[in-house]
Amino acid sequence: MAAMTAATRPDHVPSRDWYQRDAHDVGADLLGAHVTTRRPDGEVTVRLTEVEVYRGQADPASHAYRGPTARNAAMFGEPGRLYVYRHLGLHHCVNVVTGPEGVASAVLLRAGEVVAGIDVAGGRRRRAGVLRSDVDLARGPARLAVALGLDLTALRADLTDPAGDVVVQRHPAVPALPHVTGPRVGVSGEGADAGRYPWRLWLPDEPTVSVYRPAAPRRRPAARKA
DNA sequence: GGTACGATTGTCT
DNA sequence: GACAATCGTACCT
Repeated sequence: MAAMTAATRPDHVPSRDWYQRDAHDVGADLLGAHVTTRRPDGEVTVRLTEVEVYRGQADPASHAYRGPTARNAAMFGEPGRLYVYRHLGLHHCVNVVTGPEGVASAVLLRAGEVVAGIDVAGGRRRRAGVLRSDVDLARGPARLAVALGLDLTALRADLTDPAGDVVVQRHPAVPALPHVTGPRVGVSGEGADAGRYPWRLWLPDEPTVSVYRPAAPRRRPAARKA
């Protein structure tokens, strides 16, 4: 087992070209990879166990489906950087930008296992709410963001800089791990079609993989007074 | 200028 | 299993 202090190995940090591939390939290769964040309150490393692929303007479920906007601009930018957004005014979700610049594909980091900095991640999670167990530390995209200490300040963070605040590490010789695919979580409308968009990827038999939940039922419009 | 809604989570029943 | 929390963004008038 490596020392808990995540000493970055530059030769294990994928290059920008590595991210400039199809989002599905990058997503599959990210499973089992380590993400290390260096924040003022500490350093945390997570081993990714679950991701989702979003294909920009070709994907009805993607934020970029309707073209570039102020919010999703990072997705159209350089691959190998982070696209972070706030969801429901409550949570943050973290994506890795993939594909060539100008193509808004991305991989949503959904869940992982905290392998270093458990105390730091646990402290963040306790501050943010309830923490039931270590398995819950980074199970779910918003929880993962909290555990890693990522918010909008990490937007466009460069993952290819071994000395950066957010670094992805992956052994260059290891092929993609065996994984399972299925429908994406919480995606409604056309993009929820599991047959056409089985773009959730996870490692089998991992307790940190989030529970599948269909898209939240649409809130019934309040009855209007006649 | 107004409004509907969301790549989620935690709590309550 | 159902629902509230909570606010920025996108879309409509």
